[in-house]
Amino acid sequence: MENNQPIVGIRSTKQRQAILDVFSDEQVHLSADEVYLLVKPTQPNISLGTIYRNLDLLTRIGALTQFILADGTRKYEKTSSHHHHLVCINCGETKNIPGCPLDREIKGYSKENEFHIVRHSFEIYGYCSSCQTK
Amino acid sequence: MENNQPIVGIRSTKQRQAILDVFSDEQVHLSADEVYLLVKPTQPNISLGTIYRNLDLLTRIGALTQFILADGTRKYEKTSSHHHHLVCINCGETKNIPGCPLDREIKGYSKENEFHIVRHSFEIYGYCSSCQTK
DNA sequence: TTTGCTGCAAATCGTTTGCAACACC
DNA sequence: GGTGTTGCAAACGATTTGCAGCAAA
Repeated sequence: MENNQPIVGIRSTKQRQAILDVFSDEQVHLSADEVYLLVKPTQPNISLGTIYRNLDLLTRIGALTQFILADGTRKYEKTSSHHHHLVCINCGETKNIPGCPLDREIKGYSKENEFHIVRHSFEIYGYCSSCQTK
Repeated sequence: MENNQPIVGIRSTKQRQAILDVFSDEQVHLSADEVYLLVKPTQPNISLGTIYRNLDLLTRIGALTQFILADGTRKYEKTSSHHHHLVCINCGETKNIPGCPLDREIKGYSKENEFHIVRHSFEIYGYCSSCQTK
C-alpha cells in the first residue's frame, strides 16, 4: 500500500476488531484473502479493500507483522517475540520456530562488508509430518 | 508461470543468449524488468513476455535460480553454490553471503517437529556502506 | 460535528497466456 | 519441414486507490 501517512486517530470499528480477533493466536499465519474468508461470517458486508487497509494499518502500528514466503505469498501474523517459520510446501501449514540463525559468523561477515544489518528473513520449507505420510 | 511441461528440445536463440549473457557474473541479481532493460539495447524488439518465459525456462533447467525479497520483489541470479544474500534497503544492491545459517540447532528442532526440510531462505536487510554515509 | 472508516468499483502492477508468424535444428 | 520460440495484446491475480456515504468519538 505504501502508505507513509502519520498515524493520527485510530478508531475501533467492528470490522477492525473482527480482523484482530482472527489473529488472537500466535500460531495463526494468514494471507489477506484468508483473513477475508474468516471474517466474512461475522461481517458479511466487509470488503477486501477494508481487509487490506486494516492489515496495512495494523502492521504499521505494530500489532501485526507481515512476511513473504518463497513463492511470493504475503502473510500476516500477530506481532510477537523474534522467531522464524517452518512452512509446509504441501499444505501450507506454518509454524513458528523459536531459534534464530543470525549467528556470530554471519554478523562478522556483514561487518567486514561494512553492512549495517537492520533485519533479516529466514524460512524453512519442507513437508510437515502429516504430509509426509500421504 | 507454473509450467510443469517436460523440457524436450531447447533451442539457442539470440534473445535467450542475450538474457543468459546478462547473468554471466555471480553477483548479478535482477528482476524480470531489470533484465528487460539490460537486454533491450542489443535486442530492441524483445518483449517482456519473452523475458518472463526465458527466466522461467532457464530456472527450470537449473541455469538460473529465483528468489523473492522481503518486499515481494522477484529476482533471478545465475545458479551457483549454496549461499544467501545481503540486501541494501536503500539502493537494492544485493551481495552473496557464502555462509549458511541452517545450523545443527534448527535442524534438530525441525526433526523434533517431524518436519522434512527441503529448502530454506535467508536474507539479511540493512544499509550498504555507501548508503550509510549518505 | 468532525474526520476516520467503509463498501464499491475502477485502476494498477507484475506476471501469464493464446495466437499467428517466425527461425532454429 | 517440424516444432520450439517470439512479439503482441489480452487476461490475470493480488493489491491499491478515489469517492461518496457512514459511524465512531
